[in-house]
Amino acid sequence: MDTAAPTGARARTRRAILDAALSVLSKNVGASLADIAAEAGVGRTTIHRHFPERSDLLAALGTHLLDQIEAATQRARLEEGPAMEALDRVCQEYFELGEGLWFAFENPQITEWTDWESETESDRALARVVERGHAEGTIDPELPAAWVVQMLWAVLYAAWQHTRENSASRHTAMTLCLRTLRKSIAATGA
Amino acid sequence: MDTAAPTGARARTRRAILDAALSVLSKNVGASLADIAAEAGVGRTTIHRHFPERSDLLAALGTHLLDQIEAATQRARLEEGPAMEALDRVCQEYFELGEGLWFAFENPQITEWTDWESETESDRALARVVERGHAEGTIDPELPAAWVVQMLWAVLYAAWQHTRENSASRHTAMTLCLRTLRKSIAATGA
DNA sequence: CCTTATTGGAACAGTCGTGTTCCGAAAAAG
DNA sequence: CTTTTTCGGAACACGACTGTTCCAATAAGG
Repeated sequence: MDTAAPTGARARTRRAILDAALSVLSKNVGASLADIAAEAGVGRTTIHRHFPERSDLLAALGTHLLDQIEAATQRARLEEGPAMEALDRVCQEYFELGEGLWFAFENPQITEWTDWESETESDRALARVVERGHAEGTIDPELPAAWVVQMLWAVLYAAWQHTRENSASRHTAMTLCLRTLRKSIAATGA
Repeated sequence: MDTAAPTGARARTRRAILDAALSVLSKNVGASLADIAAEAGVGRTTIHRHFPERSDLLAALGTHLLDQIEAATQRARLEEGPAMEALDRVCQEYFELGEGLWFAFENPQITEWTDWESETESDRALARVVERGHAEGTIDPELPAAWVVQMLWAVLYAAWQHTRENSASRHTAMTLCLRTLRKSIAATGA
């Protein structure tokens, strides 16, 4: 029983393997199972015990990450308050996800590993907020919702890179991120 | 003689291999040489004749792409005219590079394949333009040059993705890209 | 404390990609 | 047209990774 009886021990090593997989695959998508096992401090055999095939591990990792993204989206309570503030909140929640978010971002193929649809519920929720912003008159009406969502991801990515390449603090990067996103999508003061 | 006597034929297949490598590796970084050979309409043996080892092919591809980026940067004549317009020009030049640009963008390891420094001449030229914009008072002084450069890449990336996922025309995407970049980095009308 | 679940390691077969060699065919160059 | 260059395909050895099996050691749980 894999999911039926998650005894403490079993669940713990499962997490250790998933964490190690994320860490190792982030640096090198083609890394071997032996690498992941080493990082997890676990025998290679144990990995196969939890995930019969490599693809099973990838699928589990994908589902894990996408679940985290969905959870972060929910925490942002997108349907509450002004659209602009909702986008601020979701940016911060996403940013807190850290490494996992960028692994998902840089490997869109992840949706092929899992049984997820290519357009997630999060995507739709974001689009709805932007449309609310259009209705409020706070978001530039000349920018399509899909484009604004794309920008949100792009700016978040820039912020993440900024922390890595310019050793900027998370807080500094987030401040720049929010300031820039706001300016770029705000309705022109007409 | 590899580079000494580039007879027409040899140079042509070399290009075909590099083009195929870009196309195939863009979809799957771990693709095999056989895949690349097939895409190029060439025998696998021929690839090894031009590039003894896989790493040689990657290095050649990396150099090829980075050369194209440098050339595009020069065409933009960054040192001429107002900073904002210079950034507009460079955005358009980069965007025209298409697939190759994103391969380089998504595989920063590319600099490890080649003998390039991690910070290219293009990077420095872009930073100088931004600082000129700061001096002119046209670029938001609260945004560090490194951040503005990061934004430029991020917005370009968003535009590229926009054409692929939302089947937007290159022109539409470019318009959104330039409009958004301008707004995001412009000095606040103080 | 005793039973059961979980693990680590060794060993093995099978697959896939790489790099090399060799030879005949085809294309280019003169 | 003849010579030289370039190419394609087959065959091979080699190494790396995968997935499996088996057994002994260890940790967890009752």
